[in-house]
Amino acid sequence: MKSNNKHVPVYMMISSALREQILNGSLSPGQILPSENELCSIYNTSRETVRKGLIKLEQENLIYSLPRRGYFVSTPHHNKFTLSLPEYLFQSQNSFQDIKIINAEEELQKALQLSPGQKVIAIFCKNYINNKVFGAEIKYTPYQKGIPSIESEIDYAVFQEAANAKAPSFNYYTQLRISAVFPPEEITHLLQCDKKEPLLLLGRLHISQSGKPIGYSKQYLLPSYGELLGVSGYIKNK
Amino acid sequence: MKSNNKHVPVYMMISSALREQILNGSLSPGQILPSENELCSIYNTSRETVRKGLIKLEQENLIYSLPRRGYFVSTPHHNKFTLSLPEYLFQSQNSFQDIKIINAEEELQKALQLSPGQKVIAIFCKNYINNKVFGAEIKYTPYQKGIPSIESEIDYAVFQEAANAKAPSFNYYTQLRISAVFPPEEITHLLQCDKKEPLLLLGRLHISQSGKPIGYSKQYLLPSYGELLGVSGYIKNK
DNA sequence: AAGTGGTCTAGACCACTGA
DNA sequence: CAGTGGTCTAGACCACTTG
Repeated sequence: MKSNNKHVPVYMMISSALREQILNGSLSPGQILPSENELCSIYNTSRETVRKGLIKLEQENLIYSLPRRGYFVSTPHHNKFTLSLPEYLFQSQNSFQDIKIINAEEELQKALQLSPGQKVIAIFCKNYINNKVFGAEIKYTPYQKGIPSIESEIDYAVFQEAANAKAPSFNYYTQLRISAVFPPEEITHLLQCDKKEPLLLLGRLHISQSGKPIGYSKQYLLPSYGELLGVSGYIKNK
Repeated sequence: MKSNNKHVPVYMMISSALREQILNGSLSPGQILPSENELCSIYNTSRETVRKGLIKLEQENLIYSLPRRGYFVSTPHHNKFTLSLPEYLFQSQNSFQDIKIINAEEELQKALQLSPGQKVIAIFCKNYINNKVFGAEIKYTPYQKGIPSIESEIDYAVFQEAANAKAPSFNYYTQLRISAVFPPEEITHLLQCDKKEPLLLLGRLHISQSGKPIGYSKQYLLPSYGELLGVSGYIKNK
């Protein structure tokens, strides 16, 4: 079976048809799908073409295969979300406020896997968007005497977003921790906000592919901006 | 080229080799990859096998293809996270506390796309894990006289997790909103917590594949439990 | 005109599962 | 032992981009 006039590939027709049945429930989670050979007959096409359609659904997490047994409808998980941090967190201007070399508290020591007594550079920034403050951030980097210079650290911290845009990299990934907190003293100063105001705290730990922690940051978001959005489950029309 | 003795498929060897180069930076974001035919020569294999390897990397968001131009290394995004809600949010016991039929405030009206004046059923639950309270939840469902009965609504609300496990479904997806708040009066009662304690608020809107809002819930998490974890970027060894 | 990726075919062998 | 999914091949045609 060649693709039809509308230029819809056969394997797309197969995956669409099966997807429709899964979404409307005529194929239920756990249920087995027709075998590859059966689908070959149904759609009058070759096995590789059928497989392409099935692999597509596999990538969408709608089905999974058990080798030599068959393909089965997945069980949806409604506890995994894709969280997109709002753009302003990345397009923001950062104004450098302060820099300190400090002893890391325990949490930080663990996160950055510091040797005992090793100090960290703490850089304090205010986050602006459209000349309005929406949060403050403290970035921590392990301190190693001389390298790199504090000046370059400041540059990096202040212009990190720009640097990211210029030299994006697969060298590291990021772990995120979200919690609700009262701002610590140093943050209320920066933000000129109430000590007793609930802020969203984003803790980000950057880890290189080799497993080495690169840096840690704590970002406090004011309530008016502090809302994060995510989605879970299958969404049509991707 | 047949697969080698260790039963590593050829297409896996191709994707692994390219992946390694992308992760260690010898292939940079934006850079073009060797063409399919060139890879055929390099690995002495057929085009479909090469394509399988490339498609694998495409699925990992490490590369993308521009038809009739070539394959290119992706630009990593460090603002999209995969957020896994902690298991206790799903394995928890819910104790039914109260049920009311109320007029929806504006936010709720919009979210559930209510007709003017339409009421909603509000169900109040306390969330336990190991006999300890970690949060409280209010579930809202549009109220339509008689159907379904309030009793079944209660059952559904209290045993929703169990119901999910028994009858999981691709029929709907969920939008999530995360913010930091002070608990409203009705929650401080339930949780016996301080009015001035920052809580994580998870707002969840369930939407059917047809686009119709099914239900909305607000879950307040106590600080000791209220931490959400996510990751972004490419992570080796998946 | 040569090269590219996208789609498709009709075979093949393998290791394993389940009746 | 028949059927399954996993891998692989050596072709083919297409629509399009690039030099």
